[in-house]
Amino acid sequence: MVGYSWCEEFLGSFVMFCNKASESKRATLASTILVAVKSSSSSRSSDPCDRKKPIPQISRSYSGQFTPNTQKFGDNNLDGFTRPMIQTKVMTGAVPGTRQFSVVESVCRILHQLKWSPASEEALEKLNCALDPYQANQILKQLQDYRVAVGFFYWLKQRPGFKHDGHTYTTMVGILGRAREFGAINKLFGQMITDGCKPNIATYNRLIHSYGRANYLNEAVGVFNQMQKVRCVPDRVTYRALIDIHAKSGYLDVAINLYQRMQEAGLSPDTFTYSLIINCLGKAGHLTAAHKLFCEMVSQGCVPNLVTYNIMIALHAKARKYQCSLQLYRGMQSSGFEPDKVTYSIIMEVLGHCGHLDEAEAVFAEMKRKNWIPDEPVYGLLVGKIWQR
DNA sequence: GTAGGGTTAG
Repeated sequence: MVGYSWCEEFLGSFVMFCNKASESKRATLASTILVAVKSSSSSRSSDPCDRKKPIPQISRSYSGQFTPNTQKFGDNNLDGFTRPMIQTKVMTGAVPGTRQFSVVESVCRILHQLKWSPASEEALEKLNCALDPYQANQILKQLQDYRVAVGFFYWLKQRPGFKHDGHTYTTMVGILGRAREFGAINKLFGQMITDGCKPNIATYNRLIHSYGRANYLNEAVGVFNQMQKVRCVPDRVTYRALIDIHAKSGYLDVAINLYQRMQEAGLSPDTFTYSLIINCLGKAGHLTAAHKLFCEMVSQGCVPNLVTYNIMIALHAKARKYQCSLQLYRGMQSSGFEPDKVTYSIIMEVLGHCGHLDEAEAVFAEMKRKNWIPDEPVYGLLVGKIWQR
């Protein structure tokens, strides 16, 4: 039985939450509550945990269709190219009473203030200093805006006496990958080779990660195959990226197969990879195997982290092994891990299913005491629980 | 001397 005081407190927090929320958030929240109310009033067994998601179809062929971005570097709206000259004071050297800026700092300040523009190009020319690829890479790494990075990279490329190396090319591949500029990546990759810089494992991993994050699974696998053709041996990062993107796309069998290949290659999994595969096995319905792998991980001296525990708790909760979830929850705490919002959310649901609403109340209070702000789904869940009383 | 990655819930 849920105490009245808890309901009152919860509703108080709920009203406060609603007052703080924006109109759109309130609308979303209203629909969340409606769903919770509808589901609890229509059937008592229709809690979120009971709702079965369709099993991912794991044998289908890849559907990623890659259309290269044909945008050219010269006309991709590089900031300021079409604007009048910006008259901004740029600090590029010694100022009385202050320390001398390094070349890297000076260039970064120019690019930060002027982005890529005729003004920044002029300021860079005025600096009149020779940059080496190491410094160029230090600068590139600090550029958040890919358009600035592209402008600076190609400005460097045409500078007499300057030559990009594998590091600067790889950094640039990463920057373009984050921006999902695949047409530009292809162009750059070709230039890297004609420039005599051999792509290495870091370059290939960046490509795989970029394609994977954009859901271009075929292209990511293509890079994986290509790198092996040129005898670049995949490492942990390669396998981890491929396992992750396949698991996320529902190709659980491919992910598990990659894990086996990784082991065959003599690469031992780390906490991150174990977590990915444990989740994969559990989602594919192999909970015993997932649990076994969790035990193996511990026995191998690989320490589970909070996410590993959250995965294990959630997998057992989904399989309705609520006591196992609670046992893992306690084990996690005795191992010194503080639950986070994800843990609390799962555990409240588990306790709700077990009928321990007083304990769910205590967890809710603890969650708030530890400054975790309950979000819409958590409120939706609790509204559903109250409605069921 | 530099370069690569990120997992979990509803």
